[in-house]
Amino acid sequence: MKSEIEVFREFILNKGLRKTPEREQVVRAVFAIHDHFDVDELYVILRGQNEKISKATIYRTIPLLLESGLIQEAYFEDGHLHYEHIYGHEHHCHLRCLDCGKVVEFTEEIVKDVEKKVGEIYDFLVTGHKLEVYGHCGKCKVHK
Amino acid sequence: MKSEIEVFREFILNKGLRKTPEREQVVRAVFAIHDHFDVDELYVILRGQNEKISKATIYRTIPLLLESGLIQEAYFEDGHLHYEHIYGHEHHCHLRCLDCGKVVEFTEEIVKDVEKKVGEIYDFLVTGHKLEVYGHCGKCKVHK
DNA sequence: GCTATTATTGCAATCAGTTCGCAATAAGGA
DNA sequence: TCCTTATTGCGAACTGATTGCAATAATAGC
Repeated sequence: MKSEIEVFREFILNKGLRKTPEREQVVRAVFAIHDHFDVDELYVILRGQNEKISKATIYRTIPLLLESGLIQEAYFEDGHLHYEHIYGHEHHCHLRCLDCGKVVEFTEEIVKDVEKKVGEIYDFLVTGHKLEVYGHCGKCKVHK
Repeated sequence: MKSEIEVFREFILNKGLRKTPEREQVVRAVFAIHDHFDVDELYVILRGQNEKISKATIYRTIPLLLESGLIQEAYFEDGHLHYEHIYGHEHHCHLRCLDCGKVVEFTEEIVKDVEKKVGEIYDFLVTGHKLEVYGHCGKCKVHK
C-alpha cells in the first residue's frame, strides 16, 4: 500500500501542481495526529516543530487533502470545521457526548446498505456518508 | 398536539424568560419555511414582512429554538450553519448532491437500531443522530 | 547545471458570519 | 400603575477564513 506522501505526490503531479515542502509538512502533520484536528491545531503543531509555515498555506492545502481523499470533514464545532485523516483507515462513524465533547469512533456495516438503498430510490451515485450519533456518555449521564 | 408557539411559550415560561413579540416572530417564520434555512434568510423574510427585528435578536433566539427542540442544525455549508424545524416532523436524514447542492430528505428506521446498539456498547444515553449521505444526483452524475 | 517562467508562499489587509457592550425599551410581578 | 430587570437594536468588535501582492522557489527548456 502506498504511503500518504506517495498518494499526495501522485495527486499533485496529476493536477499539474508543484511539490513543495510546505504542503508535505502538512501531510505529515495530518498523519501524525491520530485524532480529529482543526487548522489551528495543525498550525500550532507545525510551528512547535520549528517548521516555518503560514496559516494561509495550511488553509490552501486543506482543499487539496480533501480532494485527494486523504482527509475528510469530521464535524463542525466551536465555529469551525474539524477534520480527520482517512487514507488507510476503515470508514467509521462518530458517537459524541453533548456534555463533555468526548468522541468515540465506531463502524457499522449496515449503513452501507442504507447508502445503496437511498441511492437507488433517488437516482443518486452515492459516494459516502457521515453518521453522527449523539447523547450523554457514561460519566456525564449520571448527572442528568 | 400543541402548536409550535405553545411549545415555545411553555419553554420560555419554564426557563423564566420573557415572552416577546420578536421571539415569536422568529418562531412563526421558522415554521412558515418548509425547507432548510439560515439566519440571513430568516432575517430577509422577516424584514420583507415589515417586521422590525434585528439580526442580533435572531442570533440570540436560535439557541432557544435549539434547546426547546423546535429546530435542529441541518448542515454546515457556505461558511455557516443551516437549520430546519423538526417539531411535528418525523425524524429524517439527508441525501445531498456534491455538485449542485440539492438536498433530498429520506427516513430510515434502521438507523434507530444502530443508535440503540452503539449506545449499549459504549454506555451512552443516546438522544439522536444525524445521517448525511452524499454523492451525485441524477442530473449531475451524467457529466461524470 | 543555468535560466526563464510561473506557481506558491507569507504577510497584511480584507471579508463574512457571529457575538458583545451599552443605552433605550418593554415585559411581568408587586 | 410603578418598579425591576430581561430584552432589544445598534454599532463596534471579534473570529475564522480568504485574498492581493511582492518575494520566493519549483519545474521545464536549453
